[in-house]
Amino acid sequence: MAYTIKDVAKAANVSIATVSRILNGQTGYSLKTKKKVLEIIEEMGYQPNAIARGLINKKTHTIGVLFPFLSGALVTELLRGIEKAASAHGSSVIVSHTESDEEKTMKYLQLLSEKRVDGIIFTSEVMTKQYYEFIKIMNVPIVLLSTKSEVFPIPYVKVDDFEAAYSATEYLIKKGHTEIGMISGPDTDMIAGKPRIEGFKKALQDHQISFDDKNIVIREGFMFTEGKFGMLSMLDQKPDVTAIFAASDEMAIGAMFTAYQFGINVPDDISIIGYDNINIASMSIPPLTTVQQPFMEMGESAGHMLLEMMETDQLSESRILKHSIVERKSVKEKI
Amino acid sequence: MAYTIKDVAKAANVSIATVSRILNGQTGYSLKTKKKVLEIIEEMGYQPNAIARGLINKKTHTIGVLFPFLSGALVTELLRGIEKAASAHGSSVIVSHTESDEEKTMKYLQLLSEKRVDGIIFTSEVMTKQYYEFIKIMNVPIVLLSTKSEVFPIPYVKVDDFEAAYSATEYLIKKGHTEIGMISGPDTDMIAGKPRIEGFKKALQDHQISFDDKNIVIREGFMFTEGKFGMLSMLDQKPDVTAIFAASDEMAIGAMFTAYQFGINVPDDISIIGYDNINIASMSIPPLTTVQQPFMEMGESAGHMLLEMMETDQLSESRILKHSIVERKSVKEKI
DNA sequence: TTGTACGCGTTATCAG
DNA sequence: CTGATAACGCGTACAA
Repeated sequence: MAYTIKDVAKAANVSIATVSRILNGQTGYSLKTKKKVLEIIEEMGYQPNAIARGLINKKTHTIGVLFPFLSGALVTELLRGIEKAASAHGSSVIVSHTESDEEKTMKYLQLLSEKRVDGIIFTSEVMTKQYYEFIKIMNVPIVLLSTKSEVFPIPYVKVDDFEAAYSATEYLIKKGHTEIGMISGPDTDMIAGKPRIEGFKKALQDHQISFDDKNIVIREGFMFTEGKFGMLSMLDQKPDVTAIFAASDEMAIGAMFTAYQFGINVPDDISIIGYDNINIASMSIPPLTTVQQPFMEMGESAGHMLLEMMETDQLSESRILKHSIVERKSVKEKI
Repeated sequence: MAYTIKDVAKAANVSIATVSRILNGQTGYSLKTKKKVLEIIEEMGYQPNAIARGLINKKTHTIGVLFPFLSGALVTELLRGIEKAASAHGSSVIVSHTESDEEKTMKYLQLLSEKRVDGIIFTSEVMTKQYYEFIKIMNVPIVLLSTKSEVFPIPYVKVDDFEAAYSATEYLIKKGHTEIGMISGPDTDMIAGKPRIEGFKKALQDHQISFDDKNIVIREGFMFTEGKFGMLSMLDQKPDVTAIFAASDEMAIGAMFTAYQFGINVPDDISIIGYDNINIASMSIPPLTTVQQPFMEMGESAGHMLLEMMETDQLSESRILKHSIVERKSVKEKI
């Protein structure tokens, strides 16, 4: 069994109060006793019990993070950023994998609540009333990461999907393309689906390029396979397409895969721009030009924001992080 | 402030002891009081304080996981498995990102120790004496994941890298190849480097294929770029190579990238087999034939093993999980 | 069947 | 400068 502050006190011939004071850098003891106590602590290998501390301080220095899915390069980057921020602040992070399941999410919230985490980061998922009410009762700060809520007053960190999609599309247009298609995720997805579609539409419109159903194929998800089949549909419904905006890098690479199978050269025949800039974007043939989301920074920012809220006990200002276009080899000027 | 067991007791006109008993499914109370207490709990939204519980039970139902790097598909899969196992057991997982830094690792161990985690999973990194001694003093069970120790008695979960590399190489040989190269990670890496090299060598030897320095290029890491440049060296030092075993999928895809640049067709001119089977393996052109490591299962297995050790207080048996070869399109029969 | 009271390891408020 | 001692929220002998 580990030593307690009592053991230290006894061994040092002082009271536990004194030991506690020394441990917490407070004032009120002679240099001599401090030295002695510190020595004893070193000698015994005493470690303060964070659980007991948490009980009395009502601070666990632990934050909970909820991920709907626990796979993909994206998640690790977000997590890395969060962990970095937390760690810099002496806090730990507990990860939860909700699988987008309402029941599981509630179960995890319950668990985090019982563990008395100091705050919660909720990622990539829509915040329901049920979740919100629960967290409100928990009475801990929360920040949304890579998602946002129109109805609840919760600070968020994300990029502007509308703007980013607009940029991507405009990039294609500026390269001289006019026959542009989009391979999209579900338009019912109000976070990563709809806004990107709207950005795409708006860019076309602003540049006097007509838009109709032929310009877009909507898929059920954002994965490689969706991109593969999405490209099939696109080729079918808009044979004259010369440039494509894919709503994720995986989809873009899926599209390139199909293009390859059809003997279509990227970027000579068709240009493709992706979205996310995850690590595989630089590993495809050709390397993928894409819209970068700074996932690590997003995670870090969310972490700091949460820590800040824990201290000030006020809502922080939401942060829109800057996207940017990473030019590689999958887009070519249209002559 | 959240309600305490005291509040519940008062509201229900019983003692906290009774509430506690009901909460913990013990015996010794009438059905009537149980009903009443449960109602009140529901009504008040009372949640037991896991911190206070942990203090008295000396169990936090939390495990700590140490990752040297927090990026790559591999990590998420391992984590997913761990989280799954932990969650099924009502435990939470705290992630730590050590960056392979000794000082940081110790800092995290210290933190986990103070937080009184019930156990530790140590991944993908060599267990040093310093770490081991510390954890021994912590007196919590530990399991190694995707790594092992020759010197310390710690149960581990991994695949047999030697065997897997042997299989991969033999697969190439059985496809009729005799001029086989390997693009390897550092041979100083006793976990993921050396064993794979040895497996490769042994397979050649067992099939009467001579081996010398020309057959292998050793790189500093396992990433895409290493594969890219590794392929360059390989082409240079062994121009007649017809098949290549890469020590990771990322390297394999890097090698394919270089091949592409040189107008070398995979698999028509050169066959390539990877190692890991991370998600990008199925997204390359051509899709990558590779050795699968069941990362998710590995994580899950490690999680269960740890939980088991926490209960039995004994060392569990190490587990070698089965690798397998996933045949896709990057390897072709040599005629 | 139920309640009282002590202890888990700390911190913090008092006295001295 | 230092030391008792009361919390923190809960589990559990021991009594009733």
